[in-house]
Amino acid sequence: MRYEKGHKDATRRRIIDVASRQFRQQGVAAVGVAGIMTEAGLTNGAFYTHFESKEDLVRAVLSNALGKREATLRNAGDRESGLEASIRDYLSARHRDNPGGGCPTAALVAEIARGPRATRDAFTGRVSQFIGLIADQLRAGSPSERRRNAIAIYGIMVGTLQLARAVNDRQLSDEILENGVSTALVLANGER
Amino acid sequence: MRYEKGHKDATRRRIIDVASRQFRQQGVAAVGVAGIMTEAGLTNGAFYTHFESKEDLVRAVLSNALGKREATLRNAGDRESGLEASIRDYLSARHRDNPGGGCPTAALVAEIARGPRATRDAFTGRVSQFIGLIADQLRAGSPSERRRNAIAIYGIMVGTLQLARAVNDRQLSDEILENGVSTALVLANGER
DNA sequence: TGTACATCAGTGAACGCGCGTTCACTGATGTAC
DNA sequence: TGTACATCAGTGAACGCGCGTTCACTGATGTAC
Repeated sequence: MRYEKGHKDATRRRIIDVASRQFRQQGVAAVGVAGIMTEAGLTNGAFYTHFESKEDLVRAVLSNALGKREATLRNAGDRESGLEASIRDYLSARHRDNPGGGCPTAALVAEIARGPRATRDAFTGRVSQFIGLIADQLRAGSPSERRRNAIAIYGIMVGTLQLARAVNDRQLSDEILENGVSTALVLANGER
Repeated sequence: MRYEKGHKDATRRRIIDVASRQFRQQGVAAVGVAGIMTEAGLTNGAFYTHFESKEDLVRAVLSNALGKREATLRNAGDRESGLEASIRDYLSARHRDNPGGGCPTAALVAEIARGPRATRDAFTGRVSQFIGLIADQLRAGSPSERRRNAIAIYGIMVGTLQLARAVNDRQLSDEILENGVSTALVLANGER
């Protein structure tokens, strides 16, 4: 069978979407190519029409997912108090309970750190951009203070979200999120 | 062959030590039982004389490694400005470059979040203790402010260490660590 | 004191299984003549 | 307009491999008599 124009791209995007969710939910190492393809409605063999290897897919997924996050953050920056909304949304129960559709950094940072150079290179560029975007949205302080606070906010977001997800006690988990929000907002607004 | 008293305990401890390092370096999912046993100087089969399953080993490793971290933090609390030293040590280049001997939370938190109930239960208790220990070492603020800052400090430590590890640019990585330290110290000392 | 048996940490081969990857093949459509 | 061939996304079986786990067996030492 021959397919209409754009069919292959659509399939590729479908594979990336499925993998993106599965990777964030279960981790890259725990997800198999066969399972991704089945959920995408295809058989094993077609995978290699779209990607050179599983690691190639990992790079495509990361680039895609980090790009989306960046766009979201960039758009938020155009609105009044966009950063505050971003922080509240990031450290929300909804985000905590939906890792499959959430931040790829929080879900995969440890696996990225262990990954091959190409994957880490791509991630490094995005981290720089995130830090820059957060810093641009800060109100007070010298450029170096804003950058310092941007890095701390990013760290709080990733760290507390992960802790809130790992902890098996709803009350403690909620408390971690709430306190993460308060502190991040203090750093963001330059208040105390 | 029969072995001297304490031999089996020593073997068990050796397996835990080897696994502890391998898990933190490569992640639980990427490490196999056979590889652990080989490095411990044994063959596959002996594993099940010591543990019921791989997941049983994971729990033992976590409990052991988190216990050690807690003892370190507790001892630091007995010294003057112990928390400051703990933060500097945690967000140091040495810790970043030695995940195998470092904080199990930073290395495994995402895998713990995806793990079975028993594993998450054990982790949850430790997180509570860590937060309490940090809060006890803070100087300023009401109890609830100290707890809020303790959670934020824990989040910054775990989050920025992981970012510093994943990033493939030494300068950016160092900057993340340094800024993580500054901000954590501000939160710890109640200065601004 | 000598002998027979029990103990048990560890051996190493084997189990079924799913992994990432390869490849000969299919078949609907596009293109050439 | 009709026919022959090229294209190529997708199929599905198979590859070698390592996984977690099981199990019959080993053999040095302890214990019983």
